[in-house]
Amino acid sequence: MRREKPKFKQIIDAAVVVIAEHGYHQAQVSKIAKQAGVADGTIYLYFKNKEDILISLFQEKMGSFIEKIEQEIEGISSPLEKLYVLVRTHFSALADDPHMAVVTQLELRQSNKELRQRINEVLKGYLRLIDSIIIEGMEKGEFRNDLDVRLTRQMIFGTIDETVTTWVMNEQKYDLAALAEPVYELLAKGCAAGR
Amino acid sequence: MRREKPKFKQIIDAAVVVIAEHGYHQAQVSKIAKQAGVADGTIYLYFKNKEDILISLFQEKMGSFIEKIEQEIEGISSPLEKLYVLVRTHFSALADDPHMAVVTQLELRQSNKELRQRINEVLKGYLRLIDSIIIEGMEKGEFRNDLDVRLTRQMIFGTIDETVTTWVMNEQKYDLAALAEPVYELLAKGCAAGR
Amino acid sequence: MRREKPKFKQIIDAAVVVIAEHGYHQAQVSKIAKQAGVADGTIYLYFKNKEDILISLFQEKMGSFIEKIEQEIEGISSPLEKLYVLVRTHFSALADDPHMAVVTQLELRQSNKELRQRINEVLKGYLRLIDSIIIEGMEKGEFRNDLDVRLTRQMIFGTIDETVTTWVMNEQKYDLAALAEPVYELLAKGCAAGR
Amino acid sequence: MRREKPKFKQIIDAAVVVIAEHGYHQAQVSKIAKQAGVADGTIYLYFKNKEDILISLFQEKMGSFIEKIEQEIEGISSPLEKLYVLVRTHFSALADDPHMAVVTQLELRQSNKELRQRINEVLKGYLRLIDSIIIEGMEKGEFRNDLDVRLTRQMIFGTIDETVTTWVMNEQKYDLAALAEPVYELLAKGCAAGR
DNA sequence: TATGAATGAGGGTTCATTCAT
DNA sequence: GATGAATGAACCCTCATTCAT
Repeated sequence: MRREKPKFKQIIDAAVVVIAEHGYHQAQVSKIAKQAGVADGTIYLYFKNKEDILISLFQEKMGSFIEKIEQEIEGISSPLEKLYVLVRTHFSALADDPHMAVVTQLELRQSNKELRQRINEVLKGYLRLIDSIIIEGMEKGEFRNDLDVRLTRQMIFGTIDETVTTWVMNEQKYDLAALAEPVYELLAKGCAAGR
Repeated sequence: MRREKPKFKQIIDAAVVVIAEHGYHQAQVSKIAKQAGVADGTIYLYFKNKEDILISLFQEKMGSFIEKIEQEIEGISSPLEKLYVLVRTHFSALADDPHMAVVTQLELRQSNKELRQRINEVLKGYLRLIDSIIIEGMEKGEFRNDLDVRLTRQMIFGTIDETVTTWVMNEQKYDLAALAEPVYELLAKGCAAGR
Repeated sequence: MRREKPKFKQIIDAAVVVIAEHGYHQAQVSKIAKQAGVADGTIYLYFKNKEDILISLFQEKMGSFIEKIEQEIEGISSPLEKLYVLVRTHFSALADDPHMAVVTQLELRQSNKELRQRINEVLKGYLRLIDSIIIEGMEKGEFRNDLDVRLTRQMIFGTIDETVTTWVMNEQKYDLAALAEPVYELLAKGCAAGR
Repeated sequence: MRREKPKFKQIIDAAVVVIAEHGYHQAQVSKIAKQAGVADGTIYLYFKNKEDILISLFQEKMGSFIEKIEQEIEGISSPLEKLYVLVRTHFSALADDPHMAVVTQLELRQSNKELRQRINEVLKGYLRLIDSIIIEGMEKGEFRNDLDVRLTRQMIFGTIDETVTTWVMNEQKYDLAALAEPVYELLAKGCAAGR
């Protein structure tokens, strides 16, 4: 399994740093190789081409991102609390990895349509996770039972994403993690069943 | 004022068509010139450089977009109704201009960080409009008075934007305008003062 | 018609010089551009890609080569004399253009199979010319009437080509034109009707 | 002597197969190694570099090719018959080894000038053999005594080579061996002393 | 001997921009 | 104002060769 090879991760981590520091369009393969401490050609022993680096980067990072959130949520029985933990974990994960935040919120969105569609495939896993919370919430009676799952998910994800993007564009000047609570409150108001 | 010259608009409209049909990275200056029916060099009599075309495009189109929404809202006294009209107008404007929808939701986001920051300058006008509705809503008691304006605006804009993007990525297969009502309901739940 | 543009010929002539002096594999586009006195990009206004330069080179040069031979032959009624003039013209044309001789006999043969097949298309015109002489020779009774046209053409072309190649590989040290007569004699013996 | 090591031949045979199937420019060292069932690095225990593989290939194969022809000719007293047997053996050897025919007639000619000059060194043995037949033919009175040895050899070799190349380029669709007789007749007409 | 992961030099092509007409 | 031919900088990827094991 190639993903266990240290160089695979080494190159991906280098790509995150280079993209965050120089921007997507200035992230030449040679720059990534240099940052990773390998020769240009070595990149191509682990990745099909440049695009493959970026797709793998997203899969790898987003994969562990989703895993982390799933682990945090696991064991929680209240869907509303799950929603809160999801927002909190999402925010704190990106607050803890400023490079990655820049890459996902700004730089990777400059990629071409094809790459972004591949990225969306990965994102779907996250969106399904949100969906499952919404559905469970309605079943357990914590969420209003007339919610449109897709629209609700778009509200939740859209709000989280916009909040992070604004934070990144403001150069991460304020404490993103601290926004988890109020953002959750706002979303919960939209979802929760009236008492 | 250059913006009144017919060729200025002619080139911008050509850019929208070319970007929508060929994608951002395939929208070469020569292709835009051809579509506009002018010589390559002529572009540079009206725009400083390629980026300037795109910034102008966004300013021009976003400007009239905001104007249209302001007009629709004007005269409405209820902030909640203003919010509804804003969502409805936003959705129907993009549903009526599929080219523009593709350009703003997908293609223009591939531009580099600098261009996107310029675009955000333009967007700020829209965000201020949303802010004013929120503030007015709290003042008039229609919205909860403990709302964080920035977060609430991020929820509103994030939800709208995510909804439109999902619709565009699904190739505009369903009726976006019909989503105005349920999306408004969702947002209103998050904002509105309890009974 | 692009072939009338001076730069088209200018670039082709530059390609001949560069290939002759540096060899096929060292004939970079930038080197050809420099020799032609144009920018690298200008090449691509006149040629689709590098291969197109080489194909055009061969078409252009081989075309006028065949034309020249056809003109020399025209008006001659004796097929045997036509054969002689063909050999003589072939030899003297290459003897007069040492760069071209190197290019056609050595360098262009290093091109890939696809390019060589395109070149062969052009060569067919020449082979057809030889065929027509053979057929006319048999009809007029100057050539033996039991000749296999294809084999005879292969003998004539193979002998001429091998003679020129040997001369080029010996660095054009001796007088190629002087070989026209004896080579003709040899070929004529193989073709001519005995009496 | 390295040539007796089994891997030496193994690699050369692999090279013939790979070049014949994939073409000269697609015959990477790693592909040859794989076909030979050895590691890339192992190649360099038996050959100085890639070019050395090809030179050795030609030496090895051409060597046994010439040997075979010499054996066939040995014991024949008539130079004309020797010429016939040479043509016949040349044709049938290549007809029996289609891979080798493609490699020698098409693929190896794409190699660079230096390699081709090394190949010509090897070829000289064959050309000397032809020369010896011509000289013997003149001495014994079977050939015209005014032949220029070099030109006659160029005719013989050029005709044979052109015939084989045409056959290969026509995808070996017809029976090459059957052409030995008529090609010999044609050459003999050019060489033989009049009755 | 044998391996195969790692190396790194080298080049065809695109396209935003200029400027002589 | 308008043209469009010319410019030239910039980059991804391949593959022959090496060398630590």
